[in-house]
Amino acid sequence: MSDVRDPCFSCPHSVHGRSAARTNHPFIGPLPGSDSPLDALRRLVPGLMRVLQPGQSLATEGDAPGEILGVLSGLIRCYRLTADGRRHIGRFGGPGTIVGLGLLGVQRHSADAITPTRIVSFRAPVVEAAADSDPAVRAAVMKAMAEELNDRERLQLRLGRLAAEQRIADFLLELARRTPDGSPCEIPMCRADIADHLGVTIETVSRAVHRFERRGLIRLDDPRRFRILSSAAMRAFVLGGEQPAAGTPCTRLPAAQAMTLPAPQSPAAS
Amino acid sequence: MSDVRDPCFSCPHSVHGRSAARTNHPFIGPLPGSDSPLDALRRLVPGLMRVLQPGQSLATEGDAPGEILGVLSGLIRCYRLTADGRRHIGRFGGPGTIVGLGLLGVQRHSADAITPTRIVSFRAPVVEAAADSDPAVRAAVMKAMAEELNDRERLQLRLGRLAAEQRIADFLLELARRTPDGSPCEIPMCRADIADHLGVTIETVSRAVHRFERRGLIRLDDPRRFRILSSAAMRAFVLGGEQPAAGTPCTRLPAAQAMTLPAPQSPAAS
DNA sequence: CGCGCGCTTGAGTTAATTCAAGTTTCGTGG
DNA sequence: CCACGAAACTTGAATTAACTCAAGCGCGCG
Repeated sequence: MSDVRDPCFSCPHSVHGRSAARTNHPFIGPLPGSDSPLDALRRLVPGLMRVLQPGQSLATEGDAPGEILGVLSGLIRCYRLTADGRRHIGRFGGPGTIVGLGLLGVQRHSADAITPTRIVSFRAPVVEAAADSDPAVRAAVMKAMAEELNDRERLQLRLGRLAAEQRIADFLLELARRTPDGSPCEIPMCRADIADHLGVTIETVSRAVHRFERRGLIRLDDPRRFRILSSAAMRAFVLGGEQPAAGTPCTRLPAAQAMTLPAPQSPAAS
Repeated sequence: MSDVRDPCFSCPHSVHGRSAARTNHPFIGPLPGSDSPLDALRRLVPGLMRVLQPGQSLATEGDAPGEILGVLSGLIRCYRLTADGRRHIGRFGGPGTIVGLGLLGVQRHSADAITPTRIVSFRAPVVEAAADSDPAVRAAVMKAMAEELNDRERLQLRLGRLAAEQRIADFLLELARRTPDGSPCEIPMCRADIADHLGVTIETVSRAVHRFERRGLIRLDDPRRFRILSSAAMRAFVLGGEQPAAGTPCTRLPAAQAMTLPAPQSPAAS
């Protein structure tokens, strides 16, 4: 089914023509290795492969959800548009990401490719039928939904409780999830995509990144490549460890209960 | 199992001692009537009933997720705290809401009661086993997860793309989902809860609500009761139909594609 | 009766936006 | 091969939405 060889399972990113060189893979999507729900689905349910070029659409908001899509390689963005033309990118989807689960009647968002992307599509009724008869399919679907639920909750938290700069720091941490401190990590999407994902402007993204560099938190090799110098300091910053500054509203409770963001690391496989 | 009679399935709200009088039920939670996943679960899986007083805790972040909870009546809030004491209320849960589905290892958030609340708790392994053997349980669990996914996505969108005032307007619309224009609708939680849910301050909530009143969008009978005078105008406002003002960043595309928020109405049962 | 809590309102401050250049890179066509 | 133009990104200056701080009000409870 796949005549396109996988030089690298998780990402053939070649943003802008710059080859990914020796840059570490950016986050996006579930951690590979651990048998992902998408892998399971591919084994158990027949699907079709497709290759998309940057900008090509996978799904359109409002459509009847006929298919469930899995990202094999590359990167997509899932977004909504408002009447007045604003865009919100709900999430990015890298290898392993499944789109279209749990739809209630209509497609919740549009999606298109950012980089050249290979996807599998499963017909929704087929997946449903398979899930009904095969416990393994069921498990995969449940796990995928659970992961998305986790992700969504984290994203909601990020938008709801973090100031602009903190959101951006958190996002960089997420990008560099699998990249050790000091190693370069590629930023596979443009500033506008980041801005629309985090609910800020491109200028704010740019300024924040450069401010992080000046503060010694990161190093920016070029606009699309950075290194986290101290993920610990970065995390501390996200959690408000320092700046009592404004911009972050919300009730301040007695403080210092248990928590902290369960760290941008996805719960791996759980 | 239920020796506590249901005077009204959906809400015995009596915020602050003020009885709900003839106020319409505020949103919160799935629309009743349509057979809800929680109803199905109650029929199919044994569970325990409990009654909680305002402030009592249902779950604590970080705990092992041993049980799945369903709200029968009343109102809860699900939240996280940061190291520096800020709180984010991920969602409110009214009758029909299920908490604890799809957990991957740990409880994602704490939850406590806002009003006196009756809940059922199911042991997670029991639900899982039942889901494995009974297609009806399975369907209920899947549907509940799908609904939460939908909700989460809407909430994320609200936080990510809407300006403070619009978030508040959207929230009021959600509250008054089942209340016809011109009829009073109760606000079952305090300003601080609203603020922590929407990522703004209590002052901003208060000011926005009063500004809406001055603009003729709503009427505020008392701090905990309002009427939407024109939900159409309100919705237009949320979607940025008017104010091109600042505060709402994000790329402005050519504008006016298909969409608009699929309206704060939940997709009913789908 | 008075304290406390929840809510409102005003004034000043600030984070983040808008507007406006300016730079660099990359692709295209002469 | 170089020039030009577009796109992506950066940076500065002015503006503003939303925050913080600070009262002040009203109501319910002890």
